[in-house]
Amino acid sequence: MKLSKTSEYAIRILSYMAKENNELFSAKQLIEKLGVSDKYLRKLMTLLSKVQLINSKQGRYGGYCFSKNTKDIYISDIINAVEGMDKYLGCILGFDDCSDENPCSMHEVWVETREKLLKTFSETSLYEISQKNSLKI
Amino acid sequence: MKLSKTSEYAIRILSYMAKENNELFSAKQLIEKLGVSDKYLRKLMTLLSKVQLINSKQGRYGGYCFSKNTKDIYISDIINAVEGMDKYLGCILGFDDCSDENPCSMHEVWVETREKLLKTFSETSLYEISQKNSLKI
DNA sequence: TTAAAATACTACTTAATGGTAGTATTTGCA
DNA sequence: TGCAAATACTACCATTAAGTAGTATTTTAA
Ligand code: SF4
Ligand code: SF4
Repeated sequence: MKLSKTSEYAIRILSYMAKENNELFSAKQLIEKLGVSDKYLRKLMTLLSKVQLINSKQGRYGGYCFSKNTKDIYISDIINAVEGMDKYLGCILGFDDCSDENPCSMHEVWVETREKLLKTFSETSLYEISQKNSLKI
Repeated sequence: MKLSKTSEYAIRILSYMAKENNELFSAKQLIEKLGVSDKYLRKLMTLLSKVQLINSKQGRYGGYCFSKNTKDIYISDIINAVEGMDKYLGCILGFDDCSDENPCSMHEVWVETREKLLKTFSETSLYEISQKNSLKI
């Protein structure tokens, strides 16, 4: 399993924010703590604010903050915001016109794993993650 | 979950071969049946023969055949042959220097899913796949 | 021994992702 | 009002993955 860098960064940034639980985060702050370049982080934050996962405020004393409770933000929401989950749920062989009714030889083997993956992403919230007693990020 | 096109193609080609169970397959034959371009398929087949999953024979009446029993070829072998499994087993956040002893906030959530994924890939053989009664490929 | 039919090799092109630079805009306070 | 400190936008550059073209090599049967 491999997410794109873009999704990796988005999850890192938001899970850091959820854990710290500040009122407001500046890009500068986030850049210092997480290993993401200035411009790339800002581009991402703009994306995330466009789908209303976070709010951004320009100007002096501006920055980013969550626009809803972290209990209501799921990993799948984050991935969807920056690149879409669809590509991770398709056929393992790269076809795009099959259904469960007409399975090929790989299908049965793949489906169970995929379900598990989807379940993890769509049921784990940022809040849950931020509650773990961890040492990194 | 998304494999690279390269892995997708490799799995498609080999699972087709396992199902048909011919002595020998020519590139031409495979290209006609599977939607992979001539040159790309040949490049892949050369890769697969270099790691001894298949044998290739040049010259008139040449072609490709399995070099071992399809019961002994696992999905993970195929992925390893063409691009490596490693990238699919790393950290979901893109870090590369963590261990299970010092988990970050995402770790616990991710590990179980990853185990399942790895298990599926490393325990499913081409033979198993070719035995399924399927309609595609 | 030569021609046909197959794979192998080398080098290039295209598309997608990841990353950077520079400028514009917004905001609030001295 | 004007400056400082923040984010937003536009346009470009770099790297990697995917795909293509053309030539070389191998094999064997006529
Ligand atoms: S039936 Fe096979 S080809 Fe179709 S979606 Fe399932 S795994 Fe993919
Ligand atoms: S602890 Fe966190 S950062 Fe480290 S490998 Fe696990 S998920 Fe990745």
